[in-house]
Amino acid sequence: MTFKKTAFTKTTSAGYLANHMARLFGHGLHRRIQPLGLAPAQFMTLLELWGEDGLTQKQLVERLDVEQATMANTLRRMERDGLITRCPHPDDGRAHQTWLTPTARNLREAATAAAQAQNDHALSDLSEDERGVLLDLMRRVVRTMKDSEDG
Amino acid sequence: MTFKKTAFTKTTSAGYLANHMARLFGHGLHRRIQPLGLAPAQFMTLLELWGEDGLTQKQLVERLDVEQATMANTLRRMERDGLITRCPHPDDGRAHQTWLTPTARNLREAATAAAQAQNDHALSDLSEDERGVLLDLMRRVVRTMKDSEDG
DNA sequence: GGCACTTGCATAGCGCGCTATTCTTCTGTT
DNA sequence: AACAGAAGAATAGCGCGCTATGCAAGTGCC
Repeated sequence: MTFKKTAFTKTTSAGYLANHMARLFGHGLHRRIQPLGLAPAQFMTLLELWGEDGLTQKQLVERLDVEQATMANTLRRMERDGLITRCPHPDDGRAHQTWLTPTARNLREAATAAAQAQNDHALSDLSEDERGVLLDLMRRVVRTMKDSEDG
Repeated sequence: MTFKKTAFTKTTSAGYLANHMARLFGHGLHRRIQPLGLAPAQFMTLLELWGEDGLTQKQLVERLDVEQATMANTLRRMERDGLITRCPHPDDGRAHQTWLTPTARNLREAATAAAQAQNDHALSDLSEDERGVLLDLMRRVVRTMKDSEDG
């Protein structure tokens, strides 16, 4: 006796839902931080630099888990927009240190508040417990995929 | 007496995790379907057309919840790659119907198997119950954000 | 019938992810 | 000291999101 395979449908596909959810998150965040002159990837990068200024591109790449070329382009836009300045690394002639401008430093509160508002809104239909569960499950899914990246 | 606000950190931000998870999903899917000559957005579009052929661009836009311009570009690439053909709609001179080529029709099994494999892998650390919970929570988050889009 | 409005689609331009390539600057081995 | 390989970064080129426009074909109202 054989079983009919469940059809592959977008509403039961974790990948499809993840993509859809991330697009909606991104769109909402974009709407909220655009008035501050920020784009989503710039905000993510600032999040690291607010925590520790003067990082190299390599360090940012590792912390945000994006490709080097992606970060290079994001940093170029951020430099263009007056959010960062870059200067040669004192110990390594190949590397550059990334420093926040006063403008970028001053955006911290408003930008994190905007991001928090977006998260709160998105999760507003979930109980406190459910939010914890969702974060935990997402972290585990991320870890699973990351662990298998090149192994 | 005041409470110290919990700092905004990427590991506790649903939006950040959603973005990271979606990127990993997308990358994994891309790797698996690239040998078939497909890109992720093309696969999503095919998923609809495999279910019902001859849809208009407008219908695809509604079903996949992307902007019209995004779909227009995706369809252009799919036509270029020989996955679809388009012909004028019989009842509406503005619209076009989107028809699968035999090539695209034949890709259904292999492509859905690849997507299923990616999902299974990503969720391999989760119990059956947990997978259900994750899907349910993601659907509710999606719904919350979608409901507030222009209200 | 004619004119305003709407609607389906295409295009331009941008952000941001990716791979692949190239350049420069270390670093380690001999 | 020299040279091979590794490592940091920039660039080209593409997929795929988005907004903003523009155009042609339907629709409705007078």
